[in-house]
Amino acid sequence: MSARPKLTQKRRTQMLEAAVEVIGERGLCDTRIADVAERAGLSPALVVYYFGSREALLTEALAYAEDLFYIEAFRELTGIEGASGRLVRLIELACPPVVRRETDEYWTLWVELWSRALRNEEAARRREALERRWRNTIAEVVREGQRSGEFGPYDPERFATYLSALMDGLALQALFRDPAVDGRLVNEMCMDAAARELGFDPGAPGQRSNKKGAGQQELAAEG
Amino acid sequence: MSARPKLTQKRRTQMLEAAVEVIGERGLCDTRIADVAERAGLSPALVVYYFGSREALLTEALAYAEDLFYIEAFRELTGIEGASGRLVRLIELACPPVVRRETDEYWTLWVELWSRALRNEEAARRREALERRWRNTIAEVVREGQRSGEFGPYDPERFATYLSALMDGLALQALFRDPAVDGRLVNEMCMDAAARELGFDPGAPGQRSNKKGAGQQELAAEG
DNA sequence: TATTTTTCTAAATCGTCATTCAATGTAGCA
DNA sequence: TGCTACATTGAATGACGATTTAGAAAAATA
Repeated sequence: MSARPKLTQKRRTQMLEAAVEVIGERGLCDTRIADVAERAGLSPALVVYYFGSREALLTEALAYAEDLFYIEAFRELTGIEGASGRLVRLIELACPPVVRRETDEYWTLWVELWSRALRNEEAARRREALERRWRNTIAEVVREGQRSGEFGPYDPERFATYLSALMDGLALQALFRDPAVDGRLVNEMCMDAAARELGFDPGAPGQRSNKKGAGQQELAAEG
Repeated sequence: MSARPKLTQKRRTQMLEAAVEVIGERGLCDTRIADVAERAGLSPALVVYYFGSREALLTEALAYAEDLFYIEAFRELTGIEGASGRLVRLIELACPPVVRRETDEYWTLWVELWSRALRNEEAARRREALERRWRNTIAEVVREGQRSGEFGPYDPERFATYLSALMDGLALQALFRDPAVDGRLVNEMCMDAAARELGFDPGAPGQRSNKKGAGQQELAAEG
């Protein structure tokens, strides 16, 4: 009752990691059990032995990747002092100004999750849970910033919905390597939106606030 | 040389329409030739006869749906007088305040297109063309509104990128029937963002002149 | 060490499609 | 009317891939 659970765990992780890689490369529907097995250096039959079916494997792999991202993000954020800095970092994690392979991989998986959630009940549940968790994280940072006076008044839930959707839409464009939309622009737009709505100065992390009624100063930006 | 082309066209349209329906219901990867044939009331072999392969059929079906949406939207918009009204309508078309089956179907297809564009060169090209066309439409409305003095100064391209991404992200949430995000909220958020950035008064909905330095009056909205 | 349980795999199964084939019907036309 | 080309289909054909199966290996247990 000591070595077994560990082995089981090891195998599962091994396969889930392989699955996440393959899904990222080939997409959910073109991911075959044989691909995952090969990537993990094991036999296809063993994959079924551990996960029961292809569907279950895919579902678990998506969940695994979600947690990987969220846990890492959460850990990072709690290590940062000050709500402004935390918000800035949060935006950077989802929309980094320069291309990050890891971030692209996550976004690729979210797209797969979205398309699956349209028809798969289980995927829909997971997608919603992920979304809720993420929005809560944003809202919590906002509340904290409001308590500390860094941010102006604004409904935290509404802000979370707004920012989260904006990041989804913009990150998607960047993911496609749209010539008109690169990481820098995406990051900047998210920062601007957050700064404008919450009335804070994104400048260097930990800067002071902008309290009330910061309308739109810089209208025409970008070249 | 008169009846034949017409029949060919009729058959193709018949099949493309069937394909669009099936793709919306089952998703791209679960759409079988037999499904499309059945929906169209024809034999599977005939589908191949007209499209050559399943892949080609799916690609063309996606393109067909894109055009359907875009042409209809464009037609609608050109019939509207004034940039503000046109922009309001544009937002309504993509993010209607109440659920519209047709709109949901389009968004469902876009999600499929996104996930396909991640790996399929042809889909990637089409996705980008669609996106560019859509952003141009937005930018054009903005330019027009600026010429007429309805809108304040703001880089039209940048605004188009921003609004388009915001609509993508928000419409996606609404598509998932997220309990915290319904059509009304999505529509309102898009309108607010547009009104705020361009400094115009959307009129009909929540009367709020957002001109200059109007911070946030109604903090907690949503119901 | 012998026995039992768990892990692992190679080699069948078994279905499910896309695609192809062979044949039949049909419309335009000489 | 008979001819030709296109339209249409039912019935193969063939792959491909998820599970299953039958046992071998390895580990735990006694």
